[in-house]
Amino acid sequence: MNLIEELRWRGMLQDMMPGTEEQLQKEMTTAYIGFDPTAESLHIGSLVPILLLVHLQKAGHKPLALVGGATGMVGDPSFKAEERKMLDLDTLQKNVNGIKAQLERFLDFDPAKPNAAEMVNNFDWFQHISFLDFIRDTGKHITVNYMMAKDSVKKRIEGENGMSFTEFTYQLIQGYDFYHLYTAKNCKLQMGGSDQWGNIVTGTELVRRKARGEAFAFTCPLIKKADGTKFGKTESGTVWLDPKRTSPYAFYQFWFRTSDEDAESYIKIFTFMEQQEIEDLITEHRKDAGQRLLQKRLAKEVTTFIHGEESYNFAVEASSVLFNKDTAAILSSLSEEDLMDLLNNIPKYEISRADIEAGKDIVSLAAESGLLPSKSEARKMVQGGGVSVNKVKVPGIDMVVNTESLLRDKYILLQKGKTYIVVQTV
RNA sequence: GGGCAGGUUCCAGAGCGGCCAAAUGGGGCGGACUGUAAAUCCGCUGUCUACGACUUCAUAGGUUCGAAUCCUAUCCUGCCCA
Repeated sequence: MNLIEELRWRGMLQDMMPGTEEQLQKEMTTAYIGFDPTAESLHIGSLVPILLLVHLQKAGHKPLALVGGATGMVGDPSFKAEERKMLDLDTLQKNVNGIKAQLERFLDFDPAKPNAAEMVNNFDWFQHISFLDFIRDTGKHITVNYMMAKDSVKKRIEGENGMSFTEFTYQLIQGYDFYHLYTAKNCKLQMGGSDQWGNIVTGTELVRRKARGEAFAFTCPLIKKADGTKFGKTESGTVWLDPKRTSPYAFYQFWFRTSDEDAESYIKIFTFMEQQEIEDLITEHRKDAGQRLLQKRLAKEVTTFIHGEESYNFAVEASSVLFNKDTAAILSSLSEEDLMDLLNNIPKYEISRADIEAGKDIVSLAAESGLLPSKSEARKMVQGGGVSVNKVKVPGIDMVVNTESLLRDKYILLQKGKTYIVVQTV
């Protein structure tokens, strides 16, 4: 099975330029994907592009990961309703570095290999290009009519908020990247999410007109959930790849909670499992969906890929305790070490022991620990029966937490729905 | 620079002098049911020293017993014209 066939059955192929498959058959091809430095860490939205690069490298081709130090200064307007906030240069630089560090873990950069991955930053070539040079040498090749015809731009032009010249320029800047990589690194293929199609095509166009070369492209569909809501968000926000921002436990939980419908497509996209194995697993899962076979495996594969096996094991263990029916009993029987290990995955809040000894009302504790954003919310949530202490539902807002609630004489496990916070006395 | 439209709670979007912490929808969160799924149903969704008080409807002033609603100035946004 060649790369394109592989991606196709996995459901990772949306649009493809004619000749792309042939090009990939013909020779070792260098291909790139751009990553936006909007934050210091990548999140799971970037997972698909990363996986595309990994698949590409596995198939013997050479992946380039581009971090958009320059494009990040402009902001991609594609399908966005409003003008983007500008990042200051320091933040941008920090983000670029953070993203670089993460990407390095997923691709093989061993220079001994002919298809070693490489990292590039478009700021490196854009910083030397003057505005005049750019509009003269590059802008000449593309008409405004062409740029405006793009779906991604049309919406903004017809929309209410308009679009700045800066953002309008974006596709040309990104297009130039492709041209540059084509001439400098013989890069003939660009990949990306389907929202990037317009920008990517501008790039191939530039390669054709400016360098008289031939460039190819394909995109993968944007991941959606079956119910139409946004992929990659949880109640606590974005799911990041950085364990400091999203703990491996939370990461594992995110995948574990996938719906049956989504799990079938996700397991193809987000894991490297073989086709046969996946199909068998899906059949098996359908027989008894309550077993959550798919979700378990999906969570295992992805968590291991991103955070490693050890973190995965922790996550599983923590989950099995936290979601057990007898959690309350288990919690009080665990040794301090085991409890520590378990609680380590959960956000912590420290409080002085004296405060607990004096007795602390549940509403204040929930608010101060950050379980709920304010006392009002805490009050409402408790009244609605949404808060538990050590897995026992809080009966009312006048409940007082004191030393009797301490596990191992030291910890309290606060819970709101499926999120937990550990209160630790010091 | 000129003309027009507009800035309301996370978003969309009502309200146009008291009945407004502000309709409705979406989103979010929680509960029930289940399989830590989906669908469905229910509740919550400004803050607090909490049957009451306080701060909010771009900003600053003003009119009024009383303003998100009226007036004035300022700022911002979009559209059209130069």
